[in-house]
Parts: sequence; C-alpha cells; structure tokens
Amino acid sequence: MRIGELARRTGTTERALRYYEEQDLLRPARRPSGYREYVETDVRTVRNIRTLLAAGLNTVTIGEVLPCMVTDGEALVPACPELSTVLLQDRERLTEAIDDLQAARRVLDAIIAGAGSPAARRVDACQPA
DNA sequence: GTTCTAACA
DNA sequence: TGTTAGAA
Repeated sequence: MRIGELARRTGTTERALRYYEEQDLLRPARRPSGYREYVETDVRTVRNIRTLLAAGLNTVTIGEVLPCMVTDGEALVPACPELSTVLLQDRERLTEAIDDLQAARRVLDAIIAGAGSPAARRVDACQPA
C-alpha cells in the first residue's frame, strides 16, 4: 500500500510516516516511480510506534525497543527480558523531567505572587503588549 | 489525484 | 510536525 492509505489506516499523517522512515523505524520498499510501498505489518508497527511515542520514548529508544515488542490485542507487551530495564530507565527520565517542570512552576508561582506587592504599583513601567 | 523532496513568516 | 512549492 502507498503512504496515503497507511496514513489513513493508522490515523497519522504522511509527514509523520516519512519521518519514521528517516528515523529508521520503518523500511518501506520503493516502486519504480519512487513511491514508498508499505506492507500489511507496517500498520501494526506504526500503531506501536505511536503508542511508544505517547509513552514519552524518543525515536532512538523506540528503534531499540520496537523489535522486542509483541502486541496482544490492544496492549503492547515486552517480548524480551532486557527490555524492562530500558523501560524503567526511561521512566526515571520522565520522573526527572516532571521534577524540573514542578520546580519551574514554583519559581513562576513566586513571581506571580509578587504581583500583589507595593513594588508592583509602578504602572508606568508597564508596556502594552 | 497522489506522492516526492526540500525548506521555512 | 505543519505546510507549501515545484516536479513527476
């Protein structure tokens, strides 16, 4: 099938599919015309890629993990034992990212709270934006 | 009408 | 990632 059909059947865009190929997540063959030719199993692969992307994994990690994943109906299930460590490591990365964002929010909250102080009365210093 | 590559107010 | 231009 060509890129348009795969995009339709996976709820993605052609742009995304070309990007996945660029990241070596998909290896579609080429027709003499230059058009990409996808196989039936690519439908499932693309769905798995999207699930992993939604889990916050980057394309490099997805490339490593993808071949070790088997789908059980709707669920993606790890098929290799070493996989759990990679996934747990990524979970830590997400936890750190969350901590950083929470710290940023605390700083912003402090600034917002300052809006009520006397120093905030210098309206002449405010630019219309 | 569909896809391709390349590039970015 | 969206979008678009220009070509096949």
